[in-house]
Amino acid sequence: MDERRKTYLEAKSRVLKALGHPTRLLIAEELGQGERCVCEFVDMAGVDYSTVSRHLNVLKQAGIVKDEKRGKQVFYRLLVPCVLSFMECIEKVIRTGAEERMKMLEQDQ
Amino acid sequence: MDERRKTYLEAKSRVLKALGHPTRLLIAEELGQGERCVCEFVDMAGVDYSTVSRHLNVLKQAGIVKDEKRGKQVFYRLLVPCVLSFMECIEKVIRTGAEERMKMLEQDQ
DNA sequence: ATATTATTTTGCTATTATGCCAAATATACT
DNA sequence: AGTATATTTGGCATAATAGCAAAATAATAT
Repeated sequence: MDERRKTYLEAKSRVLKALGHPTRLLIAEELGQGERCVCEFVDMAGVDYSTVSRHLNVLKQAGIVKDEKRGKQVFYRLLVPCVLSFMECIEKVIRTGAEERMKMLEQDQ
Repeated sequence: MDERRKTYLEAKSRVLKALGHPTRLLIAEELGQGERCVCEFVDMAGVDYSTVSRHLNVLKQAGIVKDEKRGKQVFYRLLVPCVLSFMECIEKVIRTGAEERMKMLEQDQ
């Protein structure tokens, strides 16, 4: 495998990995509705401010969100909303997986 | 946040997380071309058989791939090919991120 | 039966990720 | 200046991940 592809795979997987955490996915989904401040995620996710702040930084480093300070608060918004379009396919993965497990059970009888 | 959403976020993020590793993303992309045996990924990714096997298991547990033993070999294929459709958006994330960094540099001058 | 090939599993180690608490920072308010 | 509020950062403990090497399994070939 050439070096260029390797680098590119790393970049792409970094984006997917950033979304690969329940709290961060929740954040991304909420931002699909419009910008939010940090405190809103703290309430919603039920984790510490410090934890939310770190998750937001992961999303920011991955290039998925952007932050803007206004007054005392920091507002985040989705920089690339198309990431939410993954959900339909992911739901299919989950459904298909459930069906496969069902088939397995039937075979085992 | 209600329990149902939480469970669902966990399931969805598990799928994204499974794709969030360079080797596993490589595997998924290759499988987009058709089924492959384990040995092919070992060559391509340049990692140990045991390592590839584990990565394949992660993808399998996530419901993304399916394995089938034929003779001495095990062949894997994409169970839900739509995951490859994520790439276009991910490329946009990467491009947008690069542009943002560019803007930052210009501002700093 | 033994040997060979392909793959998975186990054991181990090093690295990374997650989450909390406490401390630091930044902004607005008095 | 001092206080209150919102957020980030540092420190630390614990858990999860990734990789290799060696052992275990499975199928085929001799």
